[in-house]
Amino acid sequence: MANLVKTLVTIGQAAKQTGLSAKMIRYYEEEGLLLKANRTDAGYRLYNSQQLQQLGFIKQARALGFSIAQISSLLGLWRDPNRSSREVKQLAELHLDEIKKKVAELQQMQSLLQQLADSCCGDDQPQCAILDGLQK
Amino acid sequence: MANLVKTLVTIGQAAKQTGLSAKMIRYYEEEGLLLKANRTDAGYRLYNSQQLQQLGFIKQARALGFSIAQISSLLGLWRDPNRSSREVKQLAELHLDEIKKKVAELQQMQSLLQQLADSCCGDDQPQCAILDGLQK
DNA sequence: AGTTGACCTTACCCTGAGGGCAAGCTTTAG
DNA sequence: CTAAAGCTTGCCCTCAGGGTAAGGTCAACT
Repeated sequence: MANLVKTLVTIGQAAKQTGLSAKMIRYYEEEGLLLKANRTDAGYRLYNSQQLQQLGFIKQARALGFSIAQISSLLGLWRDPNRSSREVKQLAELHLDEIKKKVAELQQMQSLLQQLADSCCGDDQPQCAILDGLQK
Repeated sequence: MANLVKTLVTIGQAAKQTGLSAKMIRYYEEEGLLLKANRTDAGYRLYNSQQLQQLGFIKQARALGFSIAQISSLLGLWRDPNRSSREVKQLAELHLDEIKKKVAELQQMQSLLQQLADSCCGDDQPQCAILDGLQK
């Protein structure tokens, strides 16, 4: 019966341990990603190691660019023992497609802008290929 | 003295001709990119060909990802006969760096996510490499 | 002349993922 | 006992517009 006392930490500790901000953690709770945290008598939120693990999951998913809504779905699957990895992979590939699309858009911008910048001599004269290019 | 009568169009016509929305045009005016448009007695905005050209400039610049603030600077230089193309090029290259940075970030995400997706078999089983990867 | 429909006006709330700040309560350290 | 640090909620801000509402205007048709 030893070790049944779970280590509980306040939101500031949780923030430090996960690398999130306290504001983010409250936001994720408000958005329904996390169950409502338990509170002390004074109203302070308390987190156990399982909740810290979930926060870590959220952080990783955000780092991969998943939106809050997508992470909500991912967490649902994570918690569901009857999930199929097919569902998870579908979500991931949808997001992957979005990322690829954004990359393509940005690269298109980059290419056009680079062309303009390359054709601008960048000297003291007012004549400027960039402005001319934007004018067309 | 012929052809001194300028063709004036309402905001809807201006929107159609530039490919912007009326809402965008009002927003650009409000943000100070354009001088306040002249109005009819009834209060309708009127645009001449020079203003349409400026709207076209804004549209091109937005398509290259410049922010409203950056476009404000670009328009300032565009209108300034004493500008140097050096200033324009500096603005463009600052923005180009931002774009490159975003592309790099997104490609990093893409790479990591692709790895996870590739290692997930995507079948009926609950075991999922993507969820495992997010959990670490 | 009246009416209908298209067009215009301003004003307000909404987006995503939090950041920043204020006012007030609690806990901890000295 | 007191000061500092930490916690709470609540409100406003971002950026580039989109959506909608309520109301005024214009052109065409009857």
